Amino acid sequence: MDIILSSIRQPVNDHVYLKDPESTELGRRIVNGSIDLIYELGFEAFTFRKLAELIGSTEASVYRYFESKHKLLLYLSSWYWSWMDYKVLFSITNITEAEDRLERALLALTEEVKLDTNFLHIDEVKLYQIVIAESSKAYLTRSVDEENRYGVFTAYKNLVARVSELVLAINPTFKYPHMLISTVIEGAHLQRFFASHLPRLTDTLQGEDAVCSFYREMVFSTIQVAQDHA
Amino acid sequence: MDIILSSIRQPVNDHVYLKDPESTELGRRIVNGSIDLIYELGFEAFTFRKLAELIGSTEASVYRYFESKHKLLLYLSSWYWSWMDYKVLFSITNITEAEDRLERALLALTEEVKLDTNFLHIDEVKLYQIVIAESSKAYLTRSVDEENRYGVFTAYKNLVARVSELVLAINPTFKYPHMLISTVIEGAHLQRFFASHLPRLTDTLQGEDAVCSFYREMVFSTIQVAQDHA
DNA sequence: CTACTTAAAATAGTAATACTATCGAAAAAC
DNA sequence: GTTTTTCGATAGTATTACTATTTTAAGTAG
Repeated sequence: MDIILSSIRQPVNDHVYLKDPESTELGRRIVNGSIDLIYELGFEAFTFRKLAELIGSTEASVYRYFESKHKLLLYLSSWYWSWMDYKVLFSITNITEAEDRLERALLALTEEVKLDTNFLHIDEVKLYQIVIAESSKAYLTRSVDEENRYGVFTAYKNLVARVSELVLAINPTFKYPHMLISTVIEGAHLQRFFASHLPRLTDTLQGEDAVCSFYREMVFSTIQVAQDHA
Repeated sequence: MDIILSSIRQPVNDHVYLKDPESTELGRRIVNGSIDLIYELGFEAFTFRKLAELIGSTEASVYRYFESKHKLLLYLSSWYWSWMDYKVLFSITNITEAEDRLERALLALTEEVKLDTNFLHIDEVKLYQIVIAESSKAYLTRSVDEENRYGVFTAYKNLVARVSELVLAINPTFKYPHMLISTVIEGAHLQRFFASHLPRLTDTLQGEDAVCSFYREMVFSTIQVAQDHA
């Protein structure tokens, strides 16, 4: 999977950085260091000064790659959505049956990221936790509209579009495919957060991953008005 | 509705304020002013200094009511969840049929707040928009666990518990009632945000409120495995 | 009417944050 | 081997999120 991912140029929209961090050693240290540090401190307490100290560089050097810590968060989110899109794509490759395709895609979307598939230079497990707790802050801002115009959220939209297509392949008359899938994606993240911090807002069950089971049941029963799904 | 709401003391957990803003004229101006200003500027650009200027007071005076702007956001969120809980309670009062009860509760949860039911001193329409764009920032922090221990999120949990009961009244064996309802609540807010700013992540339809319709269909098909719902 | 209490305005100050600007050295590219 | 790019070093600024202290005004109790 790393081979394909790295062979695709520009997984992240170039409006989010001043200089491509993948292009230099320092750039990669900035991205990796920021993942470690945001994971550790949370986005609010994370600063470029602390990051610079961690990676043995200077604040000014970090600013040469990212205009602001908000743009860095956009970068990380965007990277994550691209990665997830490939993960979904891979999970359905060579699978022909429509329901099977959707089921696999949903699993890819909702399962907990625990193992480092890390052939790449990014720690996906930490990035997953960051996305759960911080990624909504990337778009819940006054600058969404402008950033959206620059295509910053394209990766996310592509992912939603891809899985929506799988829904429509099963039920072409279903009216809310994007709503359904964005509900699943954001919901699955949120339920993980609730399970860790506000458990009364969710349900945890022994012996199964309740998040995966719930969203699978939810999607299939919602789209199949009068059909059955095993 | 105002009579009942105001007759219930402490709709908001007292850990979020230093001094109850409902107890004084200045306190009420702080709350109302903050709603106007956060609505206008967004939570990031909102400061106590600007608020003080708006309401003709001083920064130090605002700090006598709220320890931080984060606590003020917790206050506003908590107020909103209590208000929503009463809205749901009212919508199902005297309704006996289980499916009808759930349907009405879901409508209360997902419908757009457009009219000021404002007998009260709070502008619910603006508060609704604030909750959509900012309320997740109230719990997506490093201090959630501690704040949760102080009962800051009780109003939200009560709301989820109340509607979950309505789900269980229809299908007592349904395994994920809290997950379902918190998915609906957060999802409905998010879809409103997407409709305004990232429309490719949602679906809008003419002549119907797609958010309400979608979540109604979703909930009923998910909980009724082999039943029908008109 | 006065003493006491509470509330809020006025003013000042601080540490940290989120940047911006400039300059020189070293490394890389041509 | 020179030009360009890259980065480190240093310095500085406006703003933010608070804290502290003192003064003034308003209620309230006896």
